[in-house]
Amino acid sequence: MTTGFDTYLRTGTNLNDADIEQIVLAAKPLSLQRGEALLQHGQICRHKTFIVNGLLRIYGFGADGSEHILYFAPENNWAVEPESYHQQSPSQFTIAAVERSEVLVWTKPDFDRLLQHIPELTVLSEQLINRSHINNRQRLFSTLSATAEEKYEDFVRSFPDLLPRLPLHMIAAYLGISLKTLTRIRHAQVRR
Amino acid sequence: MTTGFDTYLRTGTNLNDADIEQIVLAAKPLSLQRGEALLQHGQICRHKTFIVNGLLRIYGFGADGSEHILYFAPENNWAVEPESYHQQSPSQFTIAAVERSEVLVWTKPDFDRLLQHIPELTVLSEQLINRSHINNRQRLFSTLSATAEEKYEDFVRSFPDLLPRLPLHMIAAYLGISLKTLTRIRHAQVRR
DNA sequence: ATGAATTATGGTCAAATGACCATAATTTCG
DNA sequence: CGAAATTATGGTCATTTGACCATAATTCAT
Repeated sequence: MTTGFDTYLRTGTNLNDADIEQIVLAAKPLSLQRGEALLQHGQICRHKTFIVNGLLRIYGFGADGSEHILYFAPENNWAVEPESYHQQSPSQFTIAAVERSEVLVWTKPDFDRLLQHIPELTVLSEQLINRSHINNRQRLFSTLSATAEEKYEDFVRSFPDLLPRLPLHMIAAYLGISLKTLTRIRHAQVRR
Repeated sequence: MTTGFDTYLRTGTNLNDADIEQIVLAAKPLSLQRGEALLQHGQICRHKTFIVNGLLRIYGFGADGSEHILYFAPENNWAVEPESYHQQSPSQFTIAAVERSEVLVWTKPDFDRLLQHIPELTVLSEQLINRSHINNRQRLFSTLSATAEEKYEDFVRSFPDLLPRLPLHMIAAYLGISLKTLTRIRHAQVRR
């Protein structure tokens, strides 16, 4: 059941079995239907989430109502809205399932308690935020500097596994280009 | 001399005077001419930097050689290239002075030593990375969702103090638009 | 103060992109 | 399986944006 999470912790951290058991016990498993939201924009992000299987996305709405995707979180990843979670303030972004997904959630109080009892979990948390920070910088730079075509090629290179799981309009919303442009790029590439 | 840094620490943290003295003693002051680089792209980021006064920028080069700016660091801010600093790997980005600047630098070993001795400094570091993370997400979302004009207006609203200190081509390089587009936007706004 | 460098603006044209619409293909789920 | 929804593609046209160039204004450093 939570097997994926167990092995994630066992292989990716220095947590011992007792710690892992504690962490797992504090989690609540949850199933999400395709399209179902875990966090609605405007709500407060009260949980930390681990995706056991499936695929979530974090997205927000532009001034004109259009969707723009900050992040795809597939299995064996975490999903939170950091600002909302950290400050317990209304979230600007929505977290929802792209595919039917199985996740584990911890309430913030529960997770904070775990962090106090298990120093190694703090180490993991910091690793995660560091990685996320570095990834965001890379992404920001790519968004600033690359052409639409380069962005798409980067995406394909970086997330070959996600490609067949995502509708093109979501990839476009992630890259910051229109669906039309994305279709054009793919068309041009086929002809080469 | 390092007064700006002292008051930054005293008013922004819970560090006590002894700690502050230790931190200041480990720092090396440095002057940078306009345009002078603190870290060249390709080099390893070996220092943590605090800007006492002046203004730095962190930028990288696109595939075509064009410059794109990730971040402006004015006085009372920190500047590092996180990935390069953390892993001591070659930096993709350059840190250079926009204005003549006075900075304080700590070598990584020295700063790590301070972190071990002064828990409160770790608290500060985590705050900084959290803030930076949240800012980057916001920026990314704005870059994805906003029009060129909205981006410029956001910038003006967010950094009114930086506006008169930056040449327009740098603001354009920060916003991810061409200088021409930025000029057009400003022209249109004047006429309203 | 002054010459050199940088910066800001504008014109013109081509290219890239998006909005809107229609349609076909595919997928989803009861 | 079959109907409904979603997804992918393409056409057309208007708009935005960028590249390239010239010029004026401003700022910089000695």
